[in-house]
Amino acid sequence: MESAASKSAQLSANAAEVLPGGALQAKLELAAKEGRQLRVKLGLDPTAPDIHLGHTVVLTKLRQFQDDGHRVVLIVGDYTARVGDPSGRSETRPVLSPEEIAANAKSYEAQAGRILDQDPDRYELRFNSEWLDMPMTDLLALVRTTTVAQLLEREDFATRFKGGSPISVLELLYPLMQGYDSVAIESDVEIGGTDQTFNILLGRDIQRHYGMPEQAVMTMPILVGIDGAEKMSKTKGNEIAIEASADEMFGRTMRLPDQAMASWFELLAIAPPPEGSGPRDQKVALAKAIVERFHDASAAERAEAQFVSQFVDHELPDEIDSVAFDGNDGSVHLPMVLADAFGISRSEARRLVEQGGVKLDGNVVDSSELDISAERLSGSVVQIGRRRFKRFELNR
RNA sequence: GGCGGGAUGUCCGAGUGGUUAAAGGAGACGGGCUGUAAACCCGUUGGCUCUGCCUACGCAGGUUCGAAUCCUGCUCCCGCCA
Repeated sequence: MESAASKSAQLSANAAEVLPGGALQAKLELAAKEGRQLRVKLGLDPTAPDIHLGHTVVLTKLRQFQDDGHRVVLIVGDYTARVGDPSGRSETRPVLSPEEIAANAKSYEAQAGRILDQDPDRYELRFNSEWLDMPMTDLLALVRTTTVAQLLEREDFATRFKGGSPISVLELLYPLMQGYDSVAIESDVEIGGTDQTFNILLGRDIQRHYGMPEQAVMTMPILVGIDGAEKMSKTKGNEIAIEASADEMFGRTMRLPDQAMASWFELLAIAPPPEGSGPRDQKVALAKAIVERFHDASAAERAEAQFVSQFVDHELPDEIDSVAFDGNDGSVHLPMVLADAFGISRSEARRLVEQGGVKLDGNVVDSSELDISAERLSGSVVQIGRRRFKRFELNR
């Protein structure tokens, strides 16, 4: 059997930090000695309906622990989502309705299951409403563990406090709730993004106050979104959802700035291509590997072919959604049908035409052609910019 | 409870009675270049029945020929004092 030291090193390979130093190794040794699994915790707040590549960084790490025989405890933060994690935020989060949270929690559960080993011996799924919906007495006991000064040490709170931005007490409570999760499930190790460092460390203090051994902390670097700059998130629109189609995954990956490629290879644990290949080929390799992971190899091949045909050879995509339009008087006002079909305003549609950004069957629409005959539009493909297509069919 | 400061378009942020749909920046979008990358250049960025009209500067009223800009009340945020 491998030593705890080498296991620890392997598991820490692409992690940002393991705190305190040597804690993971100590946990592994203890588990080996006691002949038990480690309880490895990850909390996810269901604030959006889909899991994206950013989430998979930590989920993949959990999978590694499972593959070593440990038990992952995935906490769906249905209760904490009602508070909203203030980590890294410059303002208070909007609150989600219980219905949204419930729906998101359900899809998180299903999507996380695509990455984790579902063997009940290695996988435990918990909702934190189970223990966080506590009586006031218990809450007071929890709150007693932490001081305001401790909380204000956190950078985002400190910044907001100095800058005069509001910080609600609810938000101050968030790290305590997350810490209590660790108490409730008796975690040995908690994994999270580097933006979770404070919260996870506070979890140790809280565990100690409850007379429990303190968890080891492992943080993973944050995956940047396809803008190559900011943390991947749905709100910023720079995400790749794991449920996305093969073409979308491929295409969006190709838009990733070159300098972000290396971090994607590393954090997504994808073997980098051979030395000497050009940046474009590397990106293609990356895109194919991602599609392959969430679809399959043949889908990756098809996505690449589709990409080349559409963007290199400027062919129309294989599949174009059709939209019906009404043209009872024989002629249609283009901005109106474009607005309906593409979900933009008529003014915006008009501007796009004026800027030469709209093509009808491959020909740029001139701004003098705002009204065109229904017959001409019917059956035609309208393209806006480089990647928005719709086929128009006349309602008879 | 008292005193003072603040709330502007997707975001940040100018603007203190009249060419202000509102400077500037970011972001986004369209065009050029290209490897649908980055960088760079040009343009657009409230809505609409578009040489014009409507709606907009926290909310509700008021003064004025005319207000984001002045007055009153309200809501929320920040600070100091108690």
